[in-house]
Amino acid sequence: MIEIFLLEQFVAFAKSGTLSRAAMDLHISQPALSRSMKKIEDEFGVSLFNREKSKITLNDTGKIAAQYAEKVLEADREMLEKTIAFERSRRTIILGSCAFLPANELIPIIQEHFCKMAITAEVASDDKLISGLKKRLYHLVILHRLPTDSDIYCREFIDEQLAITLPSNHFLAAKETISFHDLDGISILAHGGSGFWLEICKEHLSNTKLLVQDNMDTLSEIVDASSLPVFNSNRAVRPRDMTAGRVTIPLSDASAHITYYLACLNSEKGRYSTIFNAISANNFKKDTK
Amino acid sequence: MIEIFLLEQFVAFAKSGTLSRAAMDLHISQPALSRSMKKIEDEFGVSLFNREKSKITLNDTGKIAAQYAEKVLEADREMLEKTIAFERSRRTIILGSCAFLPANELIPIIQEHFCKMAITAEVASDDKLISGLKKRLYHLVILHRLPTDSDIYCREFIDEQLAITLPSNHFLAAKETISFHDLDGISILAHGGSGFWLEICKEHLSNTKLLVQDNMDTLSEIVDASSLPVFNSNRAVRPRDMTAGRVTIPLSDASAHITYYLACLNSEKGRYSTIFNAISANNFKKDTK
DNA sequence: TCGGATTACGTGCACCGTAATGATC
DNA sequence: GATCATTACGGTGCACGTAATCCGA
Repeated sequence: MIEIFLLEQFVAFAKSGTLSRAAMDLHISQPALSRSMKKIEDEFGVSLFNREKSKITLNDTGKIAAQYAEKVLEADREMLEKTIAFERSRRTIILGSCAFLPANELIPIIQEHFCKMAITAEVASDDKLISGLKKRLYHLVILHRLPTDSDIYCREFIDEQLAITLPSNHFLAAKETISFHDLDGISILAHGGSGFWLEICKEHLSNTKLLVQDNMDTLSEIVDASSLPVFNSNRAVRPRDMTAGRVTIPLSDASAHITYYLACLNSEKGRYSTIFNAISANNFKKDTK
Repeated sequence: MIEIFLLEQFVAFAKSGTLSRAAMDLHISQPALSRSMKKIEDEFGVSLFNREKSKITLNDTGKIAAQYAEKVLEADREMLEKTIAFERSRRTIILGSCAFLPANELIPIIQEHFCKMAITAEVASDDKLISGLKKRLYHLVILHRLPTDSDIYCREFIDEQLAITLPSNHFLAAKETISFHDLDGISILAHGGSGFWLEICKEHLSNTKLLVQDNMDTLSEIVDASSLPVFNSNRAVRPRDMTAGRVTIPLSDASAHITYYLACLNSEKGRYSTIFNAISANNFKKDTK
C-alpha cells in the first residue's frame, strides 16, 4: 500500500513536470521531493522515471501510475466529502410543506425540541411531498390532505380559514357571509407564497383575474394604495396598513377551510414523537382560544 | 487527505468490530489502534464512533465512511496492480501464431535480439491474430496468409511442405508423388498441435478418418506399433522411431505448401526491425540448403 | 553562472510499544 | 478475574529542511 502523501507529491510532479516546480507547489523542499520520488518508485517496485543527469521525467509506466494515483486521490477526497455531507444531512431536519404558512409555524416548534439540528424547508405539492418522504428526501412534511399510505404516520397540525379583506366601503363588505361565487369576476390580490391556495382560488374563480404578487412588502403597498380586495386567512400575519380601514370576512365554502397535517414515515415516528406531542398540545390551545 | 495506513486500520476495525481483535489482525498494539481511531475521527472532523465506557462501535456516519474507505484501499491496490501489470507487459513480447511450429522457430530468434524481454506465445486463427494485433493483444504474429491491411507490416518467414510418412511396404510408398486425392479414404495419424494444417487436411480428405493425437510421445508410439501413415513436414522434428523403416513423400498439391509470414503493426516496424532482418537472413540460408 | 537533481547530515515530530488505569461483565 | 478501551511515558524511525555537490544550458 502506498501512502496518500506520496501520491500527492507524485501527482504534483506529474502535473508540473519538474521537481523544483512541484516542490514549490507543494511547499516542500526540492530534496524532500526527490527522495519521495525515489521512495514511491521503490514501493511500486518498477521504474517510473527517465532519469537524465539534470532532468527527470515520467516514463510510460509512470504515466500510467500517475493516472491511477489521481483516481486514488479522488477516492480519498470523495470519502471525505460524502462522509461530511452525510453527517451534515444527519444533523439536518428537512421539512417539506404544501405552503409557507404552516412551515413557519412548525419551524420554531422543531427548533425547540431539536435545538442542535439545522432545519431546511421547501414548498412543494402534496404528491411530491409524499413521494419525497418515502425516498427520504424529506424527514417531515406538512400536507393539506390526509395521505392514504399505511407507511406514513400523520396527525392534524393546524387549520386555516381563507378570508377576503375588503375596503369598508366595498359593496361586499356589508355581507354576513361571502362565498367564492360572490367573488367570481372581481380582480383580487393574492400573495404568491400561498401555494395550493392559489390553485383552489383559480378553480372556483374562473372569471376572476388573480393579481399575484410574490413580495409581501409590495403587496402591502398595492393594497394600501388601492381599493382592491386581497385574500387573507385566520393564520396569515398581515401588515397593519393592509387591514386598516378594512374588514376581513371568512369565505363560507367548505373548500375555503383547510386542515394541515404533519407527517413522517411510520418508522421515524418515535424519533419525532416530541414534535407530534407538541403540536397536539398546541392545537388544543388554539382551538379553545 | 487521510493516509492509507489510517484507512487500513479503520477498515480493519470496521470488519472485526472490536479494537482488540482488529489490533491482533493488524499486528499492532491495542493502544496504537485506539489512538489511530481518535486521529482518523479528528481528520474527518465528524464523529464516527459510539463510545461507551468499555465498548466502541461505528455509528451511521462511521459505517458510511468505512464503505468509502474500502473504495480508497481498493483504488490503491488497483493502482499498484495495474502499474505492475503494465510494466510486465512492457517487458514481454506477446507472440501469436497460427501454429506451434513456426513459433518455436521464431522464439530463439526473438530471444537473441531481445534478451531482456520475456516472451509469451499462443496459437490462434489468422483472423484472431490479425484483430488481436490491431488491439495490441499481440506484438508479433505469425500468419499463413498475407494480410491485406495497410497498417500491418508483413514479411515472409519460413515455408512448410506437408508430407506423408509411410511404411516402406505401403502400397503408396513406391509412388513418385502423392496428392490428397491418393490419400482420401485412408486412416492417417496427425499431431493435434498442427493448427490450421488439420483444417486443410479435413478439407481435402472428406472420406478419411484423421487420427488426431495431441501428445507427441503417444503419437510416436502408435506410429511405431502400427503400419498407419502419419502426416509429416519438412519442418517437423520427428522422433527417429517415427521415420525408421519408413519413407516420407511430400504432397504434390499446392495447398500442401505453406508460407509463414511474420507481421507486426506498421507503427512498431522499427522496434522489431532486427528480428525482421534476422529472419530474412535466415530464409536465405535455408533456401539454398 | 544559474537552474535543476541528487547526496549528506542533523533534527523534530509522529507513531509505536509497554505499562498502568478505568470500566464492564 | 477477564476483557476491552483509554491514558501515560519513553523510544525510535522517518520525513523534513539546510547545506553541499554535481551536471548541463
